[in-house]
Amino acid sequence: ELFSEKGFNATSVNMIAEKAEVNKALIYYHFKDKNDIINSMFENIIKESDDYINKTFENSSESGKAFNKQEAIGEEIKFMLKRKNILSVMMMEALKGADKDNYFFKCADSVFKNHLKMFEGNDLTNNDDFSEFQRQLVYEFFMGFVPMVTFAVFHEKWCEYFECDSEKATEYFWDSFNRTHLAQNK
Amino acid sequence: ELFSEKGFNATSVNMIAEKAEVNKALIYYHFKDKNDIINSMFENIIKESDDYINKTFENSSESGKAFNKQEAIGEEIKFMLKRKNILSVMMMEALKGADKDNYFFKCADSVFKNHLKMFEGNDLTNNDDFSEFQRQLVYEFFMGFVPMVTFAVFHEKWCEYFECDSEKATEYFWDSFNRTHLAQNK
DNA sequence: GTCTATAGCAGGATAGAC
DNA sequence: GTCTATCCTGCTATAGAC
Repeated sequence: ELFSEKGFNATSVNMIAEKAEVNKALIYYHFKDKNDIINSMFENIIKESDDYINKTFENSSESGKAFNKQEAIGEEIKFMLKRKNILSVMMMEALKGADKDNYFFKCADSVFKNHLKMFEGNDLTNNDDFSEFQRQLVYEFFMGFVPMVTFAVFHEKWCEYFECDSEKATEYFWDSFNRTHLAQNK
Repeated sequence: ELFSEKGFNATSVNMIAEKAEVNKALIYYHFKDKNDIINSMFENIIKESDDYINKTFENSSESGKAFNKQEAIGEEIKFMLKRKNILSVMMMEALKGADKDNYFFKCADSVFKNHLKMFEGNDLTNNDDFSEFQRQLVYEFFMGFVPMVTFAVFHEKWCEYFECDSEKATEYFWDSFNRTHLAQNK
């Protein structure tokens, strides 16, 4: 919460200790340094994201029903909205130059490689045509992953600024996302 | 450069003075405080962006030729790539909770209201159907402005991480953007 | 306008008792 | 595991000479 509210560098370990109602020294007992706190959170969401995708796959192949793209997109929006805080921190850090570990890209990588499988029914990582694969990557990242994440992280602030009802905005976004993606995958 | 490299809070006035090869006190002579530095930059890009849009309009109405959407999109990508540093700072600050002035939204507001005019030939701000207007806003922001800005700010890092040629990535992005937008506006 | 010097404070991190 | 107390560095910002 604090990192997403103020940014990583503007959040002091004192603030964290205060909010967590523990002593500052205790934080240094559990974490190596301030960076270790944020990195743990990143590792955590990567794992959650992987689990989520695997679960979605299993359910879909078990049920025998045809995979419902639109429903899956709705679920994904919910998933991201629930994790908006950590996602916004992830994005802030990725925007900086020194982000060695690049969790934002790492996360995108696992998510949209699975999208290609889910939505196309084939795995483009095995595609012979390398430039066609990269074209798909660009599309999936900037037209899929990025809008999804930005919607989650800006949702609240956006509705406030543009005076839009929260539920309605989500519906409009879901609708836009479906239309552009169905158009692409025709 | 420093703000986009390290983030606003991790950049000290000392660093700025050093990089600018002036004395720190001189910075406080020209700017009220550290915040004043970044706000000046934001005001500046808003102005540049307004000027750019007005210029594009004039040229298009003077030449008499039909407005070329695809060309305009290509120009806009270039415009943003040139300003990637300040745009990334703008995005970082907008992600924080306390961004009172919301330059990111302000900038988007002027840009995509003009998009609606350029690409649709009508001004939806006068639309009677308010929910249809908001649907368009959501679309223009999350599927237009956001991908465009994120492409500009992540372009370099993205190409490095996903091992993609810089020129090719730009071409793919331009292509994706056109396809989704033409699909939407059919 | 441009500099030197410094105040004043808050931050990250650790030592060591319990 | 959890705390108190403290070190030390580096930050924002200003005073005041030139």
